[in-house]
This record gives sequence, structure tokens and C-alpha cells, in this order.
Amino acid sequence: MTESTRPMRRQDIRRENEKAILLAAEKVFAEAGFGGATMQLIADLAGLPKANLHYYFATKEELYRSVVQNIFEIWLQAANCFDVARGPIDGISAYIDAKMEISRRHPDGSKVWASEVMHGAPVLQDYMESTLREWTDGRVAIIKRWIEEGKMDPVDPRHLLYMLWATTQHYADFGHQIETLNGGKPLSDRQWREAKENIKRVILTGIGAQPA
Amino acid sequence: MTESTRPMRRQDIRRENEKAILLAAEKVFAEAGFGGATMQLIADLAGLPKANLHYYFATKEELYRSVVQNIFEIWLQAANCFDVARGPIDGISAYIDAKMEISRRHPDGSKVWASEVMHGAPVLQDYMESTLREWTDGRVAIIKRWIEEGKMDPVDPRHLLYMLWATTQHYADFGHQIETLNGGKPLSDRQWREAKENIKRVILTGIGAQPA
DNA sequence: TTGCATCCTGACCGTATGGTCAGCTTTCAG
DNA sequence: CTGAAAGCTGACCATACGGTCAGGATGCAA
Repeated sequence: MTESTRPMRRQDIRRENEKAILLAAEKVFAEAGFGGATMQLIADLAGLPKANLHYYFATKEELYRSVVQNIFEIWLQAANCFDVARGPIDGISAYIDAKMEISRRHPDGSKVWASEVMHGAPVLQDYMESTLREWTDGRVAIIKRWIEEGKMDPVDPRHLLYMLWATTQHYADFGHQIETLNGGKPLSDRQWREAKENIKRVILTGIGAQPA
Repeated sequence: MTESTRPMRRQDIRRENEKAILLAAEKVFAEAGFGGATMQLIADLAGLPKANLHYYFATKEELYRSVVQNIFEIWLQAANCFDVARGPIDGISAYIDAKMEISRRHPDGSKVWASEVMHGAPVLQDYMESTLREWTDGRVAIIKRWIEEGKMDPVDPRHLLYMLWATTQHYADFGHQIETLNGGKPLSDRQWREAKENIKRVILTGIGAQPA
């Protein structure tokens, strides 16, 4: 393909192919769902023969699992913004920004994750019961503290988190709908900025967030 | 099956079978996605031989289309609450209640709709470009009027609508995640009430809604 | 009762898909 | 240079799926 350069090292080959496959898989799984995706389609998009996919990922399930895990990592990383913050304005603003950026940059990943959860999390149930639960409990504790410190109104922390997740992910998962309602065009830079601002403003005002 | 009663009328047979098939299909499509769903599974769940499905619905696509259209109808009906209202507090409250009720009563339908949109609305693109667009434009106009009349802060109407959709549908589409984080149990009546109240409170406060 | 339209279904078919494998080429340590 | 390990792939296979169909069962109008 792009190889007019010298032959690649073994290591590089492995890394590049896995990356290409995962990227292609993410897109195909997002567009067609697990059931609708075919190894052939993924192979074509990755520019590899189908048999080569099975050399790197034994089964379709294994490949799918890798894709979903990748998303989950990214998803969790957005949490950092939350922790460092001194109060709801900092923390929630940063979290919304981070999650909106994920929705914009990794819409396919977001869709695969949504699909996985919608279908009852067949591969990631264990993650949800361990990692996700811990993560959520941690954030709930932070929000509770903010409430106790009078930094925001007494809103149920869980429902607030759901609201944050829902609102930000919507821009990825329902991106096609938004695009259609936007005259068939993707949101512009300006529109993305407006979206973020609107969400932040409504939610921060809505919970009565006070400057730290 | 349940027929210890007299033979059914033709009309009834048709209606009941179509209903059973659509219900089963909704569930299977929701759980497995279009690609993952099989006619055999739907047939089993509906308690009918597979061939009988094809007597009522020629193809899998046709059956799917019927399911998605059904959802879309329900979805649009929730709009009425919006129209009758005098101001944002009435209108948005009622809309949130209606959509939350849909999320609770028709989670499968909601998932199928979400799936359809996530995959680029292959069957319902035309609907989105006509009916949905008109509906949205109408609601945007109403919200704009409310803003002009000083009944709420100048929030971008579209992003507000997305926020309403996202937040309410989240409880259906990501119901499994919420359930997992709720200790593996479905939300109780009380928790559903709390969810509604939280959403309404945050959003109505967030947009600075004034009593009509 | 009769005739017909509707309703039903087991058996079947072509295709597409996930996965396998034997054997090839390429890299690289010693 | 050499041999073994890693990487690659066309051809193949079993299965499962959507869809068909011939013919039987059933409701119903006349």
C-alpha cells in the first residue's frame, strides 16, 4: 500500500495491522452493529485479506471485544477532568468538554459502546459491574461533597451523571439525526462550540453551581 | 396456545398475529439489532412457524420497517403535550413526563429507533427529512416565541430539544447500564419519579423558565 | 353443503458468513 | 548463510440464514 519504503520490522507490522483492523472494525461495527458487520467488510476496509484478520483476531467476538474495550478506556479517561476540579463549575465544564470532544472525534466508538449497552452488554457486563460501578461511585461521592459544601443545589448525583452522559453522547450516537436536522450538513466548529456552551450553561445553571 | 375459546374470526386472526409478530420483532430487533435478529427467533417468540411470518410480512426489511414506523408514531404523539402548553414550564414538563413514560413503557421500541438512527437511518431517512424536520421546526418556533416573550432564557432551541431527547431516551436505551449501576435492579416507581423530577428541575431551572 | 379465499406450514433451496488450513513468503537471530 | 519463527493468503468447508413453494387446513359467504 503505502509501502514504497523499506520492508517493515515485525513489530511494526503487527502494530500497524492491528491498528488498521481495529479502526476498520470500529467503523463497520458502528455502521452495521455486531450482527450486521462481516469480517469480509472489515477486511476490505482495512485493506487486508479476510484470512489475515483471523491471524490477528481469532474470532469476530474477540475482535469486537477489543474494539469495545478500547472505547471504554477512552471513555474512562475523560474522568480525570472531573477529579482535579475544585467545584462543580470547573469539574462539570471540563467533563462536558471532554465528552463532547470524544463524541466529535470518536463517534464510531461511541456508537459501538452504545450498541453494546443497548444489547445488554453481552461482552462488557463484567466491566460494568466492576470498573464502571467504581468509577460512578467515586463521582457520586464528589458530587455529594459539592452539595454538602453548598457549591451546588441538592440534585441526585446519579441522575445528574446520566444527564451528562446522555446529553454529550447524543451528539455522537444520534449524529446522523442531528446532521439531517441541520440541513444534511455536519455541525460546524461554531455549532459544536454553541452546543457545548448551551449544555454547560443549562446544566450548571440548572444545578445552581456556585463558584468554588 | 391460549385458544381454548371458539375459533377466531379472520379479521381477528390477522390482527392478533400481526400484533404478536410486531411485538416479538420489536423485542428481538431491540436485543440483537437488525443484523443480529433472525426471523426464526422472532417466529419462536411470537409462537408461530417461520413461514407464517413471511405470509404477513414479505421480507425481514418490511417487518423491520413496520416496527420502526410504529415507534415513530408513538414518538411523535408525545409532541401534543408540547403544543397545548402556555409556557415552558407546562410544555417542557409535560414533554419530559411523556417521553419518560415512553422510555419506561416502550424501551424496546426506543432501542430500535436509536439503533436505526445510529446506523444512518437506512429505512427512515425520508421520514427524518420530512416529518421529523417539520415537527422539529414547529417546536423550535414555539421555543423561540417563549424566549421572545421573556418566558425563558435565550437558549438555542435545537440544542435544548436534543437535550430533552437525549436525557429522556437515555433511560430506555441505556436502561441496562442504569440497572447495573442500580445494583442490578430495575428502577422502582419512586426512582422513576425522582428521575423525572430531577430532569425537570435541572432543565427548567437551567433555562430560567418563568411561570406563564 | 359447497366452493373459494384466506390462512397455515414442513420441507426445501441458494447464498453468505465465520472460520480453517496447507503451504507460501518474509524477517531475523545466531 | 541458514533455519526457524512470524507473517500471509487463496481455496475450501460447514452452517445458518432469508426466502420459497406446494399443498393442506380453516373460516365464511351464498
